[in-house]
Amino acid sequence: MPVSPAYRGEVTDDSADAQPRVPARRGRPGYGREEVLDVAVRVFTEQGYDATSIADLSKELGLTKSALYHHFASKEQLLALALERALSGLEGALERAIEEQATAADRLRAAVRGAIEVLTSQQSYVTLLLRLRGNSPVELDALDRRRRFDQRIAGLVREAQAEGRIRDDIDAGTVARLVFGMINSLVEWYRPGGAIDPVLLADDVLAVALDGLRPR
Amino acid sequence: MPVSPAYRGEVTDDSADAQPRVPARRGRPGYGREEVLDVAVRVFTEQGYDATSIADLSKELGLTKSALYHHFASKEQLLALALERALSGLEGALERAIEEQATAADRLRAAVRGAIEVLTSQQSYVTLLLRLRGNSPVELDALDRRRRFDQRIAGLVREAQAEGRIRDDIDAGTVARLVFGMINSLVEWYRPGGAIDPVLLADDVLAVALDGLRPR
DNA sequence: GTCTATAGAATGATAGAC
DNA sequence: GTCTATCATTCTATAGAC
Repeated sequence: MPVSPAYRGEVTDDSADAQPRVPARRGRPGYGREEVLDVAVRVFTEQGYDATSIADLSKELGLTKSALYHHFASKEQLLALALERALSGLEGALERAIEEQATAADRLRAAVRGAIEVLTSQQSYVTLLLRLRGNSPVELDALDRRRRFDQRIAGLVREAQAEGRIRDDIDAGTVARLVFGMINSLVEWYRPGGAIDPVLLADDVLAVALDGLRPR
Repeated sequence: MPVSPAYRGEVTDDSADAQPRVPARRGRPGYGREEVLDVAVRVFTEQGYDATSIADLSKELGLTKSALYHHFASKEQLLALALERALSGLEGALERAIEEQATAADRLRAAVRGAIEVLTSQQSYVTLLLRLRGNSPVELDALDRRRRFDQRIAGLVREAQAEGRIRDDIDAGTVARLVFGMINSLVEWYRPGGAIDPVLLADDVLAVALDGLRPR
């Protein structure tokens, strides 16, 4: 079912003297780039990128196909923008973790929490990233950037092993892949607004990864 | 690049008096249902099911499209057969685990090992199953069957918690999803014939899941 | 009048059915 | 191999808010 576009003129602020959060938009009201991208990414993750046609998106938005092309140059550009958002979110969380923590083990822990935060708050975008098959240059680029992210995580694991705060009888790359495999699998079943709090979920993930399932 | 079809007549056995492993096939030599399915599943997992056309498959096999339709009624039937194989493999491993082990904790451990064994030996088939989006009745059926499998695993976790052999401060469903999320993520990077032995890999997975990453 | 969002019709390419 | 539906995309023109 089509979603009604939000008219920018209706966006108001509670405080009387506040500046508008978004600069007033002139011209005919309707969807903006942001809203179209959000819907597109949601449909992409529901049906798959390849299986989704521009016609599908226009039906979902209640627009014609040509109206969509006013917002985006191509279907592939929609994908590229979505992947950029997912990757910059994850990379940003990793950089904050490195900045704010002193030891590799603490950085790793913070990186896990950060990744789960990004994954739960931008679920559709991250899901899209995780399902890439590398069928186009855009996808290959994103996959490569993701590979570099994974390598930075593996580096953290290696340092934490050297610190003696992570067991070193398992290869660092394997540890990184297993832990992030567990994290990434959250996109398959976590539902925003559901019963599960993202922070408590991160607690559970860290509990399993660090302490294991054996009873205390 | 096309793969040469194996002529059944060339399949021999080392021992002189052995029965042929496969009954001799009459008629024009060429691909059998099995070989076509194998190639199709590999291409599906490489490019994605939706992104793969029948023309892609025929190019890969060096056959015409009509020759392919001699082996299969539809693209969807190829998918259905592949999913059946993946699901029966996983279900079989679970049933063996339940049969051969006495306690829930041991059954769970054996189920983890069995799932990893199936995943590594039938990687393409399991990968296809894990990437389903539910876009057709065939996919919905498979997703439902997979959901029942997951519920049986969660049941094992619950029993193992009741036995006191698995920590019970984390919800059983969550534990099952996290552990199998970790296992399923293996399809993303495990490569058959590579440096990593599947049995040792299962050791690592169980080590992380049961004992965690903290040093001994 | 200016700016933005949207429509409608048409094109070339390709995939899947038969 | 042929046929037809569907796909992504483009062009030109209009509608509505300031």
